[in-house]
Amino acid sequence: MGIESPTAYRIPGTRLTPQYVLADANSFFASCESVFDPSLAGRPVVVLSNNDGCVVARSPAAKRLGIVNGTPWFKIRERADADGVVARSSNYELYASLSHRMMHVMARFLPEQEVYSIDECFMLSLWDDQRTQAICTDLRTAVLRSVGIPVSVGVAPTKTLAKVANHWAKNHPSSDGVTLWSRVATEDGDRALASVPVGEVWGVGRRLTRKLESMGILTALDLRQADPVMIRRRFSVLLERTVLELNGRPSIEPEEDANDGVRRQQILCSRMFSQPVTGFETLSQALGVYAQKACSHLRRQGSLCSRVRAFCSSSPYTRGQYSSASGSIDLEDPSDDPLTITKAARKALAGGIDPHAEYIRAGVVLEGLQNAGGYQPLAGFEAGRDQGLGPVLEEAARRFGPFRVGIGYGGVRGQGQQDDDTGGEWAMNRRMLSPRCTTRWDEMATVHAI
DNA sequence: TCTGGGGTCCTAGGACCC
DNA sequence: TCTGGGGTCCTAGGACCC
Repeated sequence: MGIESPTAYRIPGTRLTPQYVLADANSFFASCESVFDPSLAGRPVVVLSNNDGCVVARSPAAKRLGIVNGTPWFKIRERADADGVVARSSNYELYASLSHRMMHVMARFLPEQEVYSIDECFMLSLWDDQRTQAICTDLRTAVLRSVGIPVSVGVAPTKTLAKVANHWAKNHPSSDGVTLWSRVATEDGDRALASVPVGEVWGVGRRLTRKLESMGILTALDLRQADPVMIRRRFSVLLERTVLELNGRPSIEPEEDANDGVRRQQILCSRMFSQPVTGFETLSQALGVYAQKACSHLRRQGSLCSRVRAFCSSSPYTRGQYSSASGSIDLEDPSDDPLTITKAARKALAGGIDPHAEYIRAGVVLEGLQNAGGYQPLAGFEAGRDQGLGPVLEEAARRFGPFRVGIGYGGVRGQGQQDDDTGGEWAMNRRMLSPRCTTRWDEMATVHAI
């Protein structure tokens, strides 16, 4: 491949404090769509949320057309069609698979990889700027060649500044996709931070932006110069840490066990319905499906849960009464049994809903998670854990595919392409789904040699 | 007709106890 | 019945992230 082996870099440099390296894919979902469909290269592509609701990712050409993330698809569809925009339903199975490959490649170049989200990871560089720059450039090339995804890299003494540097790399083509904050800061002094609106700083959302702006804090530079004690008092320790980070003092700990994303504190499965649902009967069908999805996550990470929460709500967008309900059930014994959890999810909402409300979304949350291996039931109380059903359902899913066997609607398979199309009238729409080239034999890409 | 899904952490406030 | 301070624990809600 012509790429220098990462091990060749393993020479200690002179830098004493390691720098954070943030590698982040450019327009990740849209880039994934083009990997197996070269005809999309250079074209405006948007990826839509579930139910083909709103835009969640845009290719560079789509951004140039002025399409904004979060825009409801139905509002811009006509215009987008006229502009030649290609729309795709989100294909999480494909994205997760490509993410995994991308992370694997990057981990060969730098140590201490912390996978922060599906499309970005932090790593550490222990070397001087020149060598760091070389490694990051090679990492970029390697990911592009072997996975087909373009990434941008930002390097800085703290995670928050690495985020800023990463933005810089994306917005300044002259950086060739890699920005070392030390170099930007040396050349432009405070000008670089002054050019970043405060709302673009990692950890500053819409609400905080408004409040900060009303205090005259408009840019990342203003925030860096703010008094951390005052910030803590008026806001929170989180924002205080952001101020310290902007000053080059690392204050954000790595997320525990972020590497595999295994030890979660809660597991949530929720969906919008394709059409409003009224009455507990139908709601309960959906809750059963979500409970089983959540349960299989739970089992995959080897945990038990001790509380099951269920919720539902009507649309906040339609006129009339907004209605929501939620309830939880404490399990007598921590469990990973799909039947127990499904029953609990239904019971949690039974009697708590408005029988006339038109619900548009529902979900199930598993809480109070603990390690299944470490759990010892009291002698004589083991009966609460039925070890029978969980493994059987898992084996059936492995052999025959998901959603062939399950409890209630969890075992019904509709006509749609996706596995979780249960055939319920509330099941979500994904009409523009691309093939899952890397995870399904029957959807593999076909290449024609001429 | 049509507005995502899955997480984390912090804080305020209430219940309860001494 | 009212009066107090100090502590812990829990939950709901709000804010943020991608």
